[in-house]
Amino acid sequence: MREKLEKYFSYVFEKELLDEIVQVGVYKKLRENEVLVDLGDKMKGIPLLLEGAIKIVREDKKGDEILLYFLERGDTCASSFASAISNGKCGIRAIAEKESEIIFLPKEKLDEWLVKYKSWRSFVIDSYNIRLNEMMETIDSLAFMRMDERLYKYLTDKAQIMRETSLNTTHQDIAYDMHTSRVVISRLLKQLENEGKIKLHRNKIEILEF
Amino acid sequence: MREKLEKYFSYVFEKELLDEIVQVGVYKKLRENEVLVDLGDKMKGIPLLLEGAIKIVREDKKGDEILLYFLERGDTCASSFASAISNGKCGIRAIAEKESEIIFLPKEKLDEWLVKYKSWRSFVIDSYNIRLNEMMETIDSLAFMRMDERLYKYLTDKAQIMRETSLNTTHQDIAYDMHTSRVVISRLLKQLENEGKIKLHRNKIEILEF
DNA sequence: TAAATTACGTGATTTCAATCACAAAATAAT
DNA sequence: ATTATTTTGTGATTGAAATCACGTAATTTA
Repeated sequence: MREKLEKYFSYVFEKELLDEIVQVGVYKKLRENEVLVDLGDKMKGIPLLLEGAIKIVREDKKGDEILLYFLERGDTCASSFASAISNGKCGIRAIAEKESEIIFLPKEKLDEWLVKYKSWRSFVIDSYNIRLNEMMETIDSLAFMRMDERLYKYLTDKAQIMRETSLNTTHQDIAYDMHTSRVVISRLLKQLENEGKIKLHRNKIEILEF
Repeated sequence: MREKLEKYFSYVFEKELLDEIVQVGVYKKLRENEVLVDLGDKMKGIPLLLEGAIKIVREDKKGDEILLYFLERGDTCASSFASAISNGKCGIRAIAEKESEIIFLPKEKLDEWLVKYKSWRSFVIDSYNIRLNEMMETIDSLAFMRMDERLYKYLTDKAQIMRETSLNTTHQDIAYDMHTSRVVISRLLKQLENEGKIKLHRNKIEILEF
């Protein structure tokens, strides 16, 4: 745990803070598709992502869902932070897109560290900002882009997060993330293939052009 | 300034912090439609909203815009906070929807107060959370709702923020905020009027049902 | 290996919103 | 008061996406 922590956080956190994290943090391995946070959960702390990729999804009453953004190593879940500190509920669901490793930090320390460590304050503020910006990008996509553009952005973004040029996914899964129907996705994927940007296989999409 | 500050923030901030705010804060009155923050601005501090209503808008390269959310008294602009602390640019525009009063807090104090005042930490974290939740609501609207539902939500939300049951606005203005065309808005407004939810006048919309 | 399930392909139709085109009413400017 | 501008109303058309309805291919399961 210490190694991984050093690897991605030694330039982010002060030595003393790293020590504290090692002491109180709980290491956890997530298997693919494991649900880390679910709608309405009360958070007992927040996760630091050491390795892997986590999908953050919003769901409404009717069960419709839409992808908000992905987290990658070095990230934390800003929604959890608020929820943890205020004892409120979390309005999102977090699912591991692939096997991932996290350190779970207990909420009792979160406020204490804000006082003690400048690096922690920066990290928290930065995290919020990154997340606000991601949300704005999502809003941009929904408000300004056509479905084919959104789809291509989805594919390239996800490939980047997953650090792969091929995605193992079905058309239906993409449709869920983008809140549209499988038929629409299938057609647009075929169109992207005809444009030479991707190559389609069963359960797999190769991205040829970024 | 002290009075207004006490009125909305005496239960939020400690006495010592209120004193500091009075010392370093710069009071400013905004006239209707005044631009408080523009795209790409570097923030030298953050605004506390004492009175009035401020619209936060996102704009893309092509000049298309969409409303993100409204701020009301007691609120602050979370986007500015990050931008101020990190010296980064602000991706939004803030416009006074009506005459408003703010206190501008210089960025030098923001981090210092995080260490000194528990109430400041809570306020900042809460602000971020409220904003994240507002953004999620905006995403919900865009992803899950039809235009007529979005429009009705827009009208009732705005009426609430403005503390009026009538809105002084044109169909075109609404169209800009919702990133659609005037024709679409006119038709849907007429439809809402036929349903008895609103009453239309020139430059004015009465909301009959909340 | 046969049957069931899952994933993908594609035509046809419908719906919601965007766009075009124009007219009428209200208000502001000269 | 006449003209110009702004705001609103509405028919007709187009376009993107959603939905319906199948068919086929690849995999799994029995």
